[in-house]
Amino acid sequence: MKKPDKKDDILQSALKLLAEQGFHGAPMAQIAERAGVGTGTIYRYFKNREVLILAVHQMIYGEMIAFLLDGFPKDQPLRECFFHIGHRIIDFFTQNPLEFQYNEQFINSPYGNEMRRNELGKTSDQYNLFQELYKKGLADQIVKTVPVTVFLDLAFAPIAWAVRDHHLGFVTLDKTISDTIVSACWDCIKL
Amino acid sequence: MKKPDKKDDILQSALKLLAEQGFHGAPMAQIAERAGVGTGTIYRYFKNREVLILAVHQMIYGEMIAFLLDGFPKDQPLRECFFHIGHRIIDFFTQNPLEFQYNEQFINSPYGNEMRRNELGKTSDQYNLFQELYKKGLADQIVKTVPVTVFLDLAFAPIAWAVRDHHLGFVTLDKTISDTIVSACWDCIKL
Amino acid sequence: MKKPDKKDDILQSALKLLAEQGFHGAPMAQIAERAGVGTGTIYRYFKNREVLILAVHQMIYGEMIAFLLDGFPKDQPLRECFFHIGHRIIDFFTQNPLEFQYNEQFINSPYGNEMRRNELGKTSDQYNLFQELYKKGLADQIVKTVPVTVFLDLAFAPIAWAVRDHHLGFVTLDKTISDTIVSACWDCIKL
Amino acid sequence: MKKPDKKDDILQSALKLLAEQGFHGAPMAQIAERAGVGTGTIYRYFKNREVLILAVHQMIYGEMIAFLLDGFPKDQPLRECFFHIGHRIIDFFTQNPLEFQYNEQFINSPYGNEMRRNELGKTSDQYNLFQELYKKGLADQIVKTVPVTVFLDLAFAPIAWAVRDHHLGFVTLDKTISDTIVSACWDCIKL
DNA sequence: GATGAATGAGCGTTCATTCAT
DNA sequence: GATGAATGAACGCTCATTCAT
Repeated sequence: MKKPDKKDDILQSALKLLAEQGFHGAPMAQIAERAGVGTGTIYRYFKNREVLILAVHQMIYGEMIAFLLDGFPKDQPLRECFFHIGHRIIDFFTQNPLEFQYNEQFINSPYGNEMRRNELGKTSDQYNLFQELYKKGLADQIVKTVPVTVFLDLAFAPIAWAVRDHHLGFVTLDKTISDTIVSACWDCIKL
Repeated sequence: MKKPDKKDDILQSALKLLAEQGFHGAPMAQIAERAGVGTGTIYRYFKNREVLILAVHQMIYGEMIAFLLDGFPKDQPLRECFFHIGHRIIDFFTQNPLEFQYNEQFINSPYGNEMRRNELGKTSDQYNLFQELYKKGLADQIVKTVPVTVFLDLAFAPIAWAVRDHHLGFVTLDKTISDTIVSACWDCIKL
Repeated sequence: MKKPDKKDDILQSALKLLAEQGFHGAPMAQIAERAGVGTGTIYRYFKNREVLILAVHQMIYGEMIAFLLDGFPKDQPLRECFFHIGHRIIDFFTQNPLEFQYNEQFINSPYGNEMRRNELGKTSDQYNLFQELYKKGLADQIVKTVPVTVFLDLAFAPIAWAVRDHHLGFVTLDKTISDTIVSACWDCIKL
Repeated sequence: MKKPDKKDDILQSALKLLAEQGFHGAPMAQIAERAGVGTGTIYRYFKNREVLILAVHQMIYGEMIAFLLDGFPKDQPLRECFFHIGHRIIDFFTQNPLEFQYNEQFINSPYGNEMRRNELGKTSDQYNLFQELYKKGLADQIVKTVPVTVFLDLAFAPIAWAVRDHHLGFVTLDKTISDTIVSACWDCIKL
């Protein structure tokens, strides 16, 4: 019983090569080769390059959300929840350099911008997690009163930047410094 | 009295097209056309595409630094200085969408990473401004004790993200909300 | 029953166009067109222009060696062997103008020089034929004592030049004149 | 009294750069620069690139003929004359590597072929020297009876090839080996 | 369904030549 | 006369996509 799962092979190959060589450095043929499939096969599963790139992003995002939710202190105070999320984000992207690199590129690509724009009104599942935090904070009157989007900027931008510095070798995000950063982000959003 | 100043025309054209279409989306020929010069002319002023891209960045950075320094409250307390910088960053990139988009892409490109790496040790004029803030803060013991790089992440990442949201139409950075954001960033770095 | 054999079509097209228009006169696109294939197809079979040029040379050289060895009077005296070779060279390049023109250019190109340099020490099949003649001549003490390379100059340079004159229309290499030339070359190398 | 002699500067620059970098490796701008003149200036003296290349060739050829005629044993027997010419050719091209390299390329270029074809009927001054030798030899019945063009092939091809081997480092043309070669060429043409 | 050979539009870059100064 | 900035056609090469098998 062969379970080729070619689609997944392709996604993994694309993740690795696009992360390592940049969105413009990995030809479809190379992605196919590393996935162990024919070039044309990619097009059975993904309409074109753009769709593949988006699919890889979705995959990463799904993994990340799952990782964030793992052990989520649902019924604890907001502060606990936020610290959990903050640390999990750091852990996830620290432990998964490919995913991090891919995401960095994605966010600042035309694909990323378009996607964000599309998501504007929607309430994607993923987004919900973060919105939840926000609503809870507002309700309990323990976070600053700002638009959600700004709330998320205050809460997670420093974390994202710090992870990037970590991968660039400018700093090492050990437990201590991670604590400081997440804690600072909390200062940033709390009233 | 036309003074063509082709070099500048090229820089402006490159800024616009690279910002709008991405670093990989604007062919040299198109940049030349929009600048009103022949394709080959670009290569009189810039050795190749990479050099042009770096030159546009330098131009933007120069403009930005000048803008940040304008009215800088040199002898005021750190808090004043930080608020000045924060607001001026928001103003600059809010008023100059092309510059903002260009910069976003640049920072997350191999060019940007390399440049940051080079600047870490050096004392480039631009970097000095930020390092100055950091040192002063440390000396006066009014900011958290973290590596410079992390200090900068805490101080400016939310601002950068907020500006991006502004350009994406997710929020409008008016005076009030800008105040809140810069103020939150201050909470983030202060002890 | 067409058997396209595109690789061979490309080699033939390259031979013709490069011979006629010079190594710098025939664009890849033109070579492709005449071969009846797309431009990119060339690069499936040959990594780049240089490799294609070398491959055409190899093809010619292979054909020539086969032609020279055909009917080679192996066990006859050196004189017979030399006359056979001399006449076959004239015949081959007289009957194959494209091959001749190509070879002329190749020998005097960086490619040709490099190749000769590489072959000097080695014992490539092709070179062996000529070295054999030389060694035999030395052993039997019937040729002048000179370095191999000079031996080959004395033996074949006039033949090569005469063939060139033939193609330029300065002379017609019929049987009689060919005899005279090969014979003169023999005078040139014999003791 | 400035004597710019720009034309000569350009010829020298072209000789050097075209010889060293190949006919396709030296842009007009570079030739101009090395000659110390403006790019456009070349076109005052030479209609276009092809004309310049031909002019350099003429210059070399003139120098060579002068060198060959220097000390020419006019009234000596043919053998003396031939040996003089043979050795002078070797000396000239051995001592003037740039001229040699240029000539090698020129002969095997479209320019060279075209030129030879044009000269076919004419009796250029240069050609006369060699024709003279030939006629004298025929008259005295001491050389083989072959067309002039073949006579020249027999007489000088090995010398030319040997000089090339010298520059390629395959052999060193000292007095002894030069004697052997010229002597062998004499064997080649003499009855 | 899976393949990979074939395609050709498109890119960055070069350089012979022109012409306004 | 001399200049060199400007040009744009042309090149070698890549790679997303297609389609016959």
